Amino acid sequence: MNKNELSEEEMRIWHLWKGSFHRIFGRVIKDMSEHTGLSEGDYGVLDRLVLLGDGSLRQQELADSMNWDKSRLSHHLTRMEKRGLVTRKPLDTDRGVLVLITPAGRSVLDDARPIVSKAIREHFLDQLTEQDIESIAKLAERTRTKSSAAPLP
Amino acid sequence: MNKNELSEEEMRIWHLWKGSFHRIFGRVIKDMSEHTGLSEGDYGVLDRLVLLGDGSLRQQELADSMNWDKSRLSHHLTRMEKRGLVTRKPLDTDRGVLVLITPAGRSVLDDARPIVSKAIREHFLDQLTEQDIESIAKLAERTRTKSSAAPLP
DNA sequence: CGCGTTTGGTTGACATATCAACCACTTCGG
DNA sequence: CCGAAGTGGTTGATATGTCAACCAAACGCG
Repeated sequence: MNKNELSEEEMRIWHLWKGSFHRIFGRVIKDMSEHTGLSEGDYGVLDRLVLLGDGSLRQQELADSMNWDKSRLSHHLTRMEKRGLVTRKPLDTDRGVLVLITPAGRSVLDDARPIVSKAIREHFLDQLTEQDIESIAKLAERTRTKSSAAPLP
Repeated sequence: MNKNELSEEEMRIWHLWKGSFHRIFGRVIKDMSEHTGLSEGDYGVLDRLVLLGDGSLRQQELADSMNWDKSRLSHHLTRMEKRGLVTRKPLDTDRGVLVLITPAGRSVLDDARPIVSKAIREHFLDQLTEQDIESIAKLAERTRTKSSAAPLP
């Protein structure tokens, strides 16, 4: 018998977990995008520009804070720039680029915030027990970094 | 004060949950795709063809079982067909289409199974406590269907 | 100096996801 | 029989994600 095979019960947990995430997350994103036209990525960018940089961030910092690679962010910003949500400005101090939220971007973000909050509360937070919250926090902690306990050399 | 605004703590839980999912899920998919060249969708299709239909399923049933719309599946099958993983055959009984796994597809699936199982165990199951499992199951149950308690007419 | 490496970004190609339009055929209510 | 609505799929356009290649400036050091 293969020690790697998953039992019915193990597969069930995996699928329940995956399914719950997609359902809940999908509902939140759908509520937001239907009301504001923003995608998840759009919201993440605008939100961080304001919260982390008071309206602007250097591109690499933004990428790091989103866990996106530079290519993905570059493509995404190109699209957002085309829609007038952000602008890019080369820095003279160094060879970086500063990403700035536009007034239009700020306005859309302000519209989106309460909708996102409401959606997260409704579809996610309101469904959680105290025990769920504890589980979520601890699982996040346990999986934060690759827990590859390297054996001694 | 806006009753909808999320507290620091509430946002933290949301981000922890989202982050854990992406980390864990990403690790599983990465392990699989690096070793077998299959995407998540590819695996889902092949897996269901074998488990649910002993090698073939009608396209609509496959779509339903994956929670995909017909368009998404149609595009995906076109790509998989091009790679020789599946074939499509029109039914004569009715206007549907039968999707069949090819020998090549079956072989790739057989290679993938132990890798996927190992990855799910390592990155997910081994990180769970009994309490986590209970939480996951109950949250899935609570969010299964849109809990929109329709008022009496 | 002078060459290799790193840093910060862009670009093109291709895979995947979503949406709406289309199509052929069936079903059903007059 | 007619026409409206449904079924099972395809298609094209566009958005998003990933990967590798490229580029120019900055740095590290012999």
